[in-house]
Amino acid sequence: MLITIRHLLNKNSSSRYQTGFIMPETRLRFPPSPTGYLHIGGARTALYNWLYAKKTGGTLVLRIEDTDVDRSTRESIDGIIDGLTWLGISWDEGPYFQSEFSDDHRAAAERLLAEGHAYRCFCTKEELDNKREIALAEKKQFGYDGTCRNLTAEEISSKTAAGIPSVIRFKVPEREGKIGYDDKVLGRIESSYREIDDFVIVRSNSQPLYLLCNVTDDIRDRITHIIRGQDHMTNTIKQLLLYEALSAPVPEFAHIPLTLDVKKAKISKRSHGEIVAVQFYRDHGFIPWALNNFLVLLGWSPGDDREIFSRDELIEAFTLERINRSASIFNYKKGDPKFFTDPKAIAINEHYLRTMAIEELAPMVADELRAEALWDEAYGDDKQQWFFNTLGLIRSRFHTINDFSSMGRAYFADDYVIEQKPLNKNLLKFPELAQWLPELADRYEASEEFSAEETERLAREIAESHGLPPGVIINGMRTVVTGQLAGPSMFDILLAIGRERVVQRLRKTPELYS
RNA sequence: GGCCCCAUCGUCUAGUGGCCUAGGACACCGGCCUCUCACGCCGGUAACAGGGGUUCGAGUCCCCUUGGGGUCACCA
Repeated sequence: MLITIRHLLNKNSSSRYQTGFIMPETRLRFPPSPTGYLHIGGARTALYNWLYAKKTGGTLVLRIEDTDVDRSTRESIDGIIDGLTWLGISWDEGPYFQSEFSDDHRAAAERLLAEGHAYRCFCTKEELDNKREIALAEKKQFGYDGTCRNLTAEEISSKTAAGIPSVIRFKVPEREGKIGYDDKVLGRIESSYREIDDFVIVRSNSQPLYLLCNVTDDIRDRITHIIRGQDHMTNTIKQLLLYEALSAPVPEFAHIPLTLDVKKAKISKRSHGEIVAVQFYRDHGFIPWALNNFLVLLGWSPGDDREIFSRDELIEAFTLERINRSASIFNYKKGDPKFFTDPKAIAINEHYLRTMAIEELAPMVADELRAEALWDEAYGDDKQQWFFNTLGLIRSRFHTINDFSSMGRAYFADDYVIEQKPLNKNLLKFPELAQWLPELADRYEASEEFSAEETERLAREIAESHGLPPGVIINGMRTVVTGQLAGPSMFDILLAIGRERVVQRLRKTPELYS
């Protein structure tokens, strides 16, 4: 396939490029290591890769980098896949498991060894740790000192024969000057050859290491663009050497800024816990696309004032060149009672919650109601219109999908909680309501029609007859009927809850005074 | 510590030498609306890290300082 495309390009490349009939295929990858759940930094990296793949009509490969068997777990793999699926970040190939390609990795190592790009190193970890410590104490540079770099063939075979374990190190070319690449977001990045240590590519137990595996897999998977965090920048320089030694074409690199916490520390699962886990947002009632929309803005902007994007709009607007260079801060303050996560994330979620089509919102709310045993099959059937109307009525005050089952409980069940604050303020303060509200219930039951106009008229009438401001009746009623201090227009609520239940609830008012 | 990257309101950001009296969003504060609370609408507070250059002119280019981050594993 690749050969065919290359053949076509070579054959008639200039004219085809100019007319744009054939664009080179773009292939991207998201290669998480399954050592924990998917966190928002990883999700953002995946998002950027996905967006670029979509934008260029390319392919996104999901590759699980599980070569560190001690730390990789099945739950973690599942968690990552669930997280991506929930976010709607789809991949076109994979998941591949890096551990299944160890033959490729070993072959690459053998080749490097055979071609003189790598050598066996018999230094023990202890020796190296010591040297590093001394260098650190003397404030000198602490790279590998090249002890085994020029061992003779005899020395190597005698050490091997003696059963001394060895690792394989890459032999960084002795060259003057610099090696570098043009980063799509950072520009030209260079490093002197002499700054680069001879890094280990295969462990003494013959397990190839990340730098090699990653490059080998990217070559095999024909990856053309690598979008990853800036923490990989120094790896990139070393990997460039690997591409060269393996005589493979070097992909484009785009190093995206890291996301830091409010103290400017790199966010991590270990130090931040579940707040940085994608799972957390699912559990807290986030709309998947809203989280994507928030995440994409953490380090990228379209260049104009737009901040809310549909999937297609975002794919259209997204470019590597507009990714920021500087780290962004995930603005989460632990223990803030008002904001359980970054306020902007919540604001974007709220935006979607109240502007998206009810038909799209409804399934998410339905899932939540099912989980809380509040779902009635009729909501999807002959009560669907009622269900949609009710969501439309109550959603503007909500922050997450979960609020529909908590703050919105009174619309779907009779066992809602009467909150203390409105109870004191709107009910207990007016003992007369224990009588007037049941009285209003009688009028509602007897009235010819149960419309917003009529219920309001009757409520105002009763208030007037007892010399009360209408607000007292209305808010008392709100407390009894919904249990809450605030909500939609009271008479809309009445219609949503229905005459029968309203009457029932109002009649129980005296119980609240005990 | 070496090497590398970065630096505009509290946060996310626009800004690619004159359109900047630095714009938008979130958050915050005020107002309108109102049966409550939201939504919505209107308005407000709030930033170019510091110092040198270059230039007629610098948030924008260069240098230095400072600050922050990354990385220096037989982890990925």
